[in-house]
Amino acid sequence: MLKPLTQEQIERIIETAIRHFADRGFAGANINKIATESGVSVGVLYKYYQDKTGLFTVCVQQSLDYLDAVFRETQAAGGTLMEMIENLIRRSQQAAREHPEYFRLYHQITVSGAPVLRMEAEHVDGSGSVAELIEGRSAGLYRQLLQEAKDSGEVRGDLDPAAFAFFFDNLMMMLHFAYACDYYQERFRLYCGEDAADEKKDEEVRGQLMRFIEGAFRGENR
Amino acid sequence: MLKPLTQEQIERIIETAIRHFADRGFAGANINKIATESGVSVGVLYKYYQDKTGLFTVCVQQSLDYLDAVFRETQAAGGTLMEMIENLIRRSQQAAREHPEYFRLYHQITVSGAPVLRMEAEHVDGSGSVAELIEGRSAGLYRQLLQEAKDSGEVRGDLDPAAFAFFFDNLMMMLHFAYACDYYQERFRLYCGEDAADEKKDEEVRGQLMRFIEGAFRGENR
Amino acid sequence: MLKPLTQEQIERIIETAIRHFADRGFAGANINKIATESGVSVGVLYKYYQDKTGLFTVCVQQSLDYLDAVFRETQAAGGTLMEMIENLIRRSQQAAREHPEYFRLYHQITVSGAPVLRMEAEHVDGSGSVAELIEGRSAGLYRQLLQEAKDSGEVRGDLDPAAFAFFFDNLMMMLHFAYACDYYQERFRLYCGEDAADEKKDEEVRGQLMRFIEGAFRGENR
Amino acid sequence: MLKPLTQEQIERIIETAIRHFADRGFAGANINKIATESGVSVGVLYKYYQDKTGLFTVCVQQSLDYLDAVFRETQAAGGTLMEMIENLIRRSQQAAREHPEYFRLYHQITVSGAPVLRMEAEHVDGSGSVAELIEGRSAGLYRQLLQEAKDSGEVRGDLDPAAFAFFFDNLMMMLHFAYACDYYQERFRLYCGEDAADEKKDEEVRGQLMRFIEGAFRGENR
DNA sequence: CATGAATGAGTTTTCATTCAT
DNA sequence: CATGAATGAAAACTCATTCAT
Repeated sequence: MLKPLTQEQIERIIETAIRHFADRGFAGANINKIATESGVSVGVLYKYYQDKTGLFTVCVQQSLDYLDAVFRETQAAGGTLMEMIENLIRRSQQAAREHPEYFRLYHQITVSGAPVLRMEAEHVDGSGSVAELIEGRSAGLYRQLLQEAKDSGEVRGDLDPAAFAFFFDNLMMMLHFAYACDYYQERFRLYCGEDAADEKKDEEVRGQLMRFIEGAFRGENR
Repeated sequence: MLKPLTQEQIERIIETAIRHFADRGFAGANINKIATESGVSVGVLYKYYQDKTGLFTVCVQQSLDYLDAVFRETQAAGGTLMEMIENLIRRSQQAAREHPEYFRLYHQITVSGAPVLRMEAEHVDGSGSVAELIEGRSAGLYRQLLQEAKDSGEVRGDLDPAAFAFFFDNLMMMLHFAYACDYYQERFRLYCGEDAADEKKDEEVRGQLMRFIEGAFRGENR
Repeated sequence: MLKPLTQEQIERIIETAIRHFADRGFAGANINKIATESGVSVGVLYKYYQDKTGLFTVCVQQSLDYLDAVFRETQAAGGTLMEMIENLIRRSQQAAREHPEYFRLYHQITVSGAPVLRMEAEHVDGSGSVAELIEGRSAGLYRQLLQEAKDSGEVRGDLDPAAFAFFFDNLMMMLHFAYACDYYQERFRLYCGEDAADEKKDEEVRGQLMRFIEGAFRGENR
Repeated sequence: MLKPLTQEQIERIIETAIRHFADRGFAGANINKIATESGVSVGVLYKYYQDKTGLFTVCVQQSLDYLDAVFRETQAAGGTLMEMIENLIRRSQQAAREHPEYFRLYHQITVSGAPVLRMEAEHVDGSGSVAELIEGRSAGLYRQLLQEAKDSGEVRGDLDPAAFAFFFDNLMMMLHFAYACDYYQERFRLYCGEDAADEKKDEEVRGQLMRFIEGAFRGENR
């Protein structure tokens, strides 16, 4: 009789693997340790995942799904551009605190030397670059929202929606890392004080970031 | 006796090592390959550098020195806050195009799993965290410049110099990566078009980023 | 799964390792050769033993266990002091001929430069020095037997049990080496003739040594 | 012009090398460190000594010369057998304390795995074994002295001069090691007390050993 | 089929010896 | 010739992957 892995076991494997990959990088992680710590044999790992890269890919996918869900929820909540942004920042702060490992793993794939991910595009509509798969949705949405806001006069008329979407996403990304990744957190504290990353300061940080973005988007000559 | 390594050879070793570490990360780089590709024996590497981490540290130091030099030159050029920023962006674009490997290596040390660097602090005046050693100077300077600009009314009165300095530096960092690191460059192109990272677009990108930052700093209610 | 190493294979590994360590010393032995000669892969050695020192320690322990067993059997056989000594000499001759590698390995640990053994003391009642772990039992016993013999008048009244126990054990140790270690055996032959170490001379050697020890213990003025 | 090594330099090399070989064994010693610590280049080491084994051989020779000198001086001092023995023990204690490295190095060559020494026999009169070269003189002398003592009735009539010479030399050897080699010294202390190897106890130890040997040699039925 | 022990290529590091200067 | 930097074979150890049970 087949005794496939239970959902729980799979979750445990992925959870463990994400932690290891996030903390040590692809090259630094150890398949055997992941198996042992997951409570399964290496054998099943190789039954379920082609190889180390395959497992890594699944981990990345799960992490990105989480990040994407946060993003979609925020998007679904709707509101004005600025409301959505504030919402996004708030959810990001929560999410990065709750599941730093997902953000750390995301950070790992931005590093040269990470294996070429074997991700299947949901919509094979582009160059197929990894970045496109991962960032495609938010890139499109941000650009669109900014275009609409520009058309409606909510934001300055001289902004380039593409560039501003990019700069905005950069700020979001760095915020994620500031809450989830060691080096960026140290840096965050260096700039903003030892307690910068503490939960009690979230609102203040959010407020400043909103002010920064709002200024950037509205400009001086609305 | 055998001729000691010429300055050129040493440079070649470091150059090769920087490239390998930048491209594959610390764990993924291979000392033997670095030696072979540098045209020296492994033994030499271990004569000149304590071990893999020692070589890595030297590479990082050289990269950071370069980044620091760019920063200092810009600082030395002086000008108003906005002039300095524009200058900084321009130099960053040039530098990242000229020596992407330095920026890539810098990116590698922000990753979990990188070895603990054996760096000597020039001014041992702080916690001694790696981030402090690397980012300390710019953090201090940005904050100070913003404070002065705030006092003189050049920027909005309701900004927190520390937070805004942090956001600003985040934008700078991401700009560096956008020009130097594969993943970030793909993402840059995704947001801003296939030719986004081309030299001929530098001015345009710089212009948009200046607009973004200027808006953020000046705000609506100067 | 693959069949774990059989008891036989493990014994073969240890046997091979003991031979290599005994013949070449710790630094001179080669883990890869031990693996090959044992008919297993290096990986196995590192699965079963932490590292080279760990394997060495196990080998030493097995050797000492054997030596200890010989000692205990003799002790268990009982008899007068002189009977026990004769017994001990006889068993030593047999044992050193049967398993010279154990005695050679014992000799290796007396050499400077041998690794610090990771031995667990059965009775952690002393300084914990390696010598104490290894020699503690016999030191105690010899001293006690001599004390009793002194009290009963079986040996001279002016002997120091501790010192005489030490001298006696020195003679035993050198006898072991004379039968097991190349250099000592050559020396033995040099002193006592080419056939000194041959089995047919065992009785004669034993007789002379008994006479030597008996004279030493009894002295002239019982 | 030739600039041969000065006598001083040679002495320094050998002294350093003896220390290294004595402490780490042949395999564990490092030629480059010996050169550096001696203040000469590796080049001259290889000019003066064929290879590592060659240097080791010279070190051994010098150590043995010292040991031999101690022995000869004692022999030259003359006296009765027992006087000579007491003298020998006393000198051994002094010598082992003054130059433990010579005794330690001597111990190293008794270990399997030491390289085959390239020693030149002064008198090529025997099998040419290393032991013979090293121990030949004392073996001969002890046997002869015992024979004479036996003939003169100074020692028991039923002793075999060869065997008794061997046992006696074993005691001497172990005494040397007890003062010079770590393991043997620990063992010495274990048997005879923490201060056993201290200078202030030398006389007492010597006394007991004399009593032991005298008893052994004289026996009960002179 | 799941297991997990074994495998062995690959990696870091050392060090005896060489040889260009 | 002396130098001592360079060499590179060799050794310890790791770990992704396989496969007998």
